[in-house]
Amino acid sequence: MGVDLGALCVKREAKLSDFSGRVVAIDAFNTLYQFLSTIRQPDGTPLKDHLGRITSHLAGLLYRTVNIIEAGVRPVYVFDGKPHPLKAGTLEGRRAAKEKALIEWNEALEAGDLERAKSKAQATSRLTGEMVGQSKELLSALGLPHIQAPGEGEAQAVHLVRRGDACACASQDFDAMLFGAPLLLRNIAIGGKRKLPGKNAYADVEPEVISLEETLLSLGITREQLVDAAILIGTDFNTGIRGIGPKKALKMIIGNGSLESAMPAIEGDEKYREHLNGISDYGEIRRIFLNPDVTDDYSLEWGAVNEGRAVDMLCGEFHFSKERIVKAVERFSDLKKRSGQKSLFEF
DNA sequence: CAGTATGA
DNA sequence: TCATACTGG
Repeated sequence: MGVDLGALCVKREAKLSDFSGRVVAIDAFNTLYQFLSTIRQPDGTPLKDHLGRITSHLAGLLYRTVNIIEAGVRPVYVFDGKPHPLKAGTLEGRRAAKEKALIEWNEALEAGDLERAKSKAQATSRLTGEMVGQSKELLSALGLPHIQAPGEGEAQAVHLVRRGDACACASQDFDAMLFGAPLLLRNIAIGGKRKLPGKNAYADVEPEVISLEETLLSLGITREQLVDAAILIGTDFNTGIRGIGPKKALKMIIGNGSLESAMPAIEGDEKYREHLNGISDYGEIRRIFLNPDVTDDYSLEWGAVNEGRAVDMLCGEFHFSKERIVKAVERFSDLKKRSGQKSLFEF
């Protein structure tokens, strides 16, 4: 998902509790996809209820959110709206990749290769409208706000930060930086360990904060130039130019000042000339990132936890273990008692 | 992913 | 007590 700007960013290790008392705008789709991808059995099967409905997203959302709350952070989940027409190619590409992964998942299962099966299964993850609705319902039961973005969720999350309603965005995608997020939180999981794509090796993955200002300063460019570089590399809205990665893109933008000034050099290069259609819409893509479709029509209200509603939904409707869910939901209530407040989130 | 059981 | 393995739905 998104552009990989990892190599260009100034990162700093962080703890979730560094953001204690602050509002963090979380990219809901990105988070839910993460859960759908990782919360699976060794053979790749996701968690399902008695009716065969996938529940991985709900399990992940509940436990992740409890941990965020326990760190004193006030989460607001921001959901994607309508995708921009230029994203159609990316979405079609993902759909095709999922179809292929589904076949390969079954092949791996037949071959008895569990590791490959799980990895292929993860690539089949689909977030449905029903799952989105269920996730919103769970958040409401937990007394947490969620916001519906008109377009890209990340753009709306950044908008919250720019209006002073949140202090940072949380997402695994780097797109938030292109939208202008001053601070981007990545890896806000509790575990800190993640399986490496290689094999049985585990690497520590600590939460990290990326500062847009420090990144731009270290690169010696403006955000507009970062967006231009991203367009060359390729974004969700364009394929970019084959053969140009972060390093060459940056060099071209720094050397020429802007994408249009770099065009003669690109058009004059045989290698790149045939891929010009990959950046043909660059004016519109700039607009998507620099002047995104966002709304001020939202409210951020943290209410009390409705234990009964959360338990009814997860245990009654989806057959989660009552013991586990009650314990998790009570962690919200315990926090309230300790802080002596009616609601943890009252100002 | 996160909780829980296990066992050194 | 802590790292590792397994389970959850």
